[in-house]
Amino acid sequence: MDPYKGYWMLPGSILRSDELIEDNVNRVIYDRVGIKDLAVTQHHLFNKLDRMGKTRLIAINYIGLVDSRTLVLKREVRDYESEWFSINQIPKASFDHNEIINDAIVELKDLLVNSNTLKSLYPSDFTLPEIQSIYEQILNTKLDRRNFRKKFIKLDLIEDTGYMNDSLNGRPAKLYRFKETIKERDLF
Amino acid sequence: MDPYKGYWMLPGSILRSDELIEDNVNRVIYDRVGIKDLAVTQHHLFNKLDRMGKTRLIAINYIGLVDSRTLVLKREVRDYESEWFSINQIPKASFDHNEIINDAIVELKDLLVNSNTLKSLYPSDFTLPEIQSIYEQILNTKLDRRNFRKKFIKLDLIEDTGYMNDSLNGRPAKLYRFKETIKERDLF
DNA sequence: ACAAAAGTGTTAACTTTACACCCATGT
DNA sequence: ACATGGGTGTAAAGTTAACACTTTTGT
Repeated sequence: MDPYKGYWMLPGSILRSDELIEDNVNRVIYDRVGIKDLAVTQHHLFNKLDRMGKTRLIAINYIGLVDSRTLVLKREVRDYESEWFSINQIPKASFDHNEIINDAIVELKDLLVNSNTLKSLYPSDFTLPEIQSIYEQILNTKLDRRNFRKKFIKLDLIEDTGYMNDSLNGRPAKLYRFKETIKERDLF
Repeated sequence: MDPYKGYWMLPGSILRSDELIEDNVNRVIYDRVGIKDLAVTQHHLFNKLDRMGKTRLIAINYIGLVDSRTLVLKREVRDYESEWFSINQIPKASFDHNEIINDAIVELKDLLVNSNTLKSLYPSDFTLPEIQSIYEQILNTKLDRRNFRKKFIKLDLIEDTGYMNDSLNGRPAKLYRFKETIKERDLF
């Protein structure tokens, strides 16, 4: 609608009174990328009185990870187009959605570093260079390969599978998997 | 009501459609301890369909810090009694309130260590032994005084006021205050 | 043999931990 | 002078940061 005509919006859907938020979120995800039961995490709630014009609408932010290279967006869903955007080039969005996205990016960085959220992207095997590349994209930095390996392995989230990947080019990489258990860090 | 008769409940109030959640929370706080505009932080939302019986009620957890030694609870508010409980001796509560409290305790520990949330408890001056004691109560551990000082000071949250407190007994302690600015830590 | 990408080790700086004695005040 | 609680330093262990060469594969 008017001041925001042509702007992008975050996907979302009004909650029904007999519906879990997680189910609502997964309905939206299914609409867009066709997968069911994505693991999502709850984040901040936005409740300013005028955030969506006259009608009071409270929004809550959920984050889930999907691989944009393997999942095809259904471009026309419920009369809206869909598109992937780089985390570092988010376009102007309607209502308070840029604020919500910025918050989500902060939360995503925190998830990356303080949880094993990447497990949902890699339920099976992965290589350390793959993980490092995701860290670099999300944190928007360049990391030293040797130090990244030492630090990430010491988090004790992953284990060696004993297998190697098929190198497309260059030396094949060791394959790791996420452990079941998450050891939590000391706070102070 | 019935399966929970006589159990304690968390304070809370139904949100009006023209009301900010922060205002709603502060209304409840004002009812109980008579202070206005306490800084509170938003935490998890609880949305199981049956969490309060048949009526769908979504709850959101807010945390604020007050000093139970200086604030007097209004014991009878809206027909309910109020009482302070030790963080380490929470009684049985109705509905999913124990789950909400457990979550709040985890979040509180995180706030303590990763934010300057104590600033709302100490808008003015405080001593390091006071802060250490709060850390020990909330984290439920004993900390070495020398190491605590070094570590806490290096967080760069506080500054020396140059003043001392009036020692009740023993040597007077230096007074510190929280800085305005919060420097954020590197993630990885 | 070369190109491409993965794997590895060392040193210096810094941080954390464990630990015990001295200092300032009131009585 | 003594009781009470606050302040401080040091050494060993562990962690982080900076840095370049070698290995494995495909062509």
